[in-house]
Amino acid sequence: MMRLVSMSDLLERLRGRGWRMTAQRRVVAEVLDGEHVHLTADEVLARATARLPEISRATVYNTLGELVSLGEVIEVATDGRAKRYDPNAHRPHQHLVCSGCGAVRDVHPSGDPLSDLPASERFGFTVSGVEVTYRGLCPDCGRA
Amino acid sequence: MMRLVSMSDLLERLRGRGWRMTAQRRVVAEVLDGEHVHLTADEVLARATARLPEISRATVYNTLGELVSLGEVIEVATDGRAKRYDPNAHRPHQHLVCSGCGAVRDVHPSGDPLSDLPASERFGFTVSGVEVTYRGLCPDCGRA
DNA sequence: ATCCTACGATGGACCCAGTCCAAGTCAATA
DNA sequence: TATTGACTTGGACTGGGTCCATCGTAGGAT
Repeated sequence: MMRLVSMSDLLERLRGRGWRMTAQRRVVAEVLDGEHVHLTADEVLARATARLPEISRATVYNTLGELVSLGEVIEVATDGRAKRYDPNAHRPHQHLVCSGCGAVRDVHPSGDPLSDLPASERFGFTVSGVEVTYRGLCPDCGRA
Repeated sequence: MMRLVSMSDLLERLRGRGWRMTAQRRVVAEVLDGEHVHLTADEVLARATARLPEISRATVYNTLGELVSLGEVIEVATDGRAKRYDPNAHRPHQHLVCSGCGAVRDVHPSGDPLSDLPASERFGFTVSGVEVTYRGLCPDCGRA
């Protein structure tokens, strides 16, 4: 399957937003873009270190945080475990998390949960978004 | 408003399940039942300490964990912050979390997200549940 | 009423994910 | 190519939570 949003596009967008392009940031962005799974910060660090041995943990966290707040990457909390980072931020989707090993898959449910929350159930909050997280056991963890 | 599920019911159920009833467990259960907000483990510890000064942090965590696995209390992960504990486990509901202060409200959206996930989107997982978490700013945090 | 014992409580060490900071480095402009 | 402020570094630190060896006690047995 062809990727609709390529790496070069991402770097392009970041440069356009005034990002100073450093070797570290490029490597982190490339690692995220190159993997189709949802990596933890430590896994990103490990893969980044393979390409750029002197990169630091703090920089990986900084860069991931920036990518998240720029809306280029989505943070997936997996309850007790380390957060995972999802580079597929441009197509709306939800997540299916394995309770056994923490693996994450993107899923595309029908329906719009935001419209399922009437004003009377918003209690004066300014509701800005909704996350739907399905829980279960992946095929590997399922065969106990 | 009258509580439909009272404290004595809870203690009753626990005893019925073979729980050894200790002063510590009683205090933790009472604290959860007495509050209508969603407390963190530390808040539970603080309130429990007020009634039983020598109670330990480990016991609070143990007891909360037991209540969760007995299905009497629901754990609400609030992304980076401490987990919160929701004693309202007997009526299905979802959560609205303030991105500013972490406060949690119970909400009751219409619709059933589980049925919105077709088999083709389950990837061989045994899907056991779904959480819907609305994000936004509460009235207090909203007025910047 | 008392004894027994397995289940529960204790608290302090420990762990992990993540953040902070002061000092050093370097990308992008002029 | 000189300048400078944004970026990186690594090591200390924090918060939330877990572990564990030891001590205490609820509740059945007698």
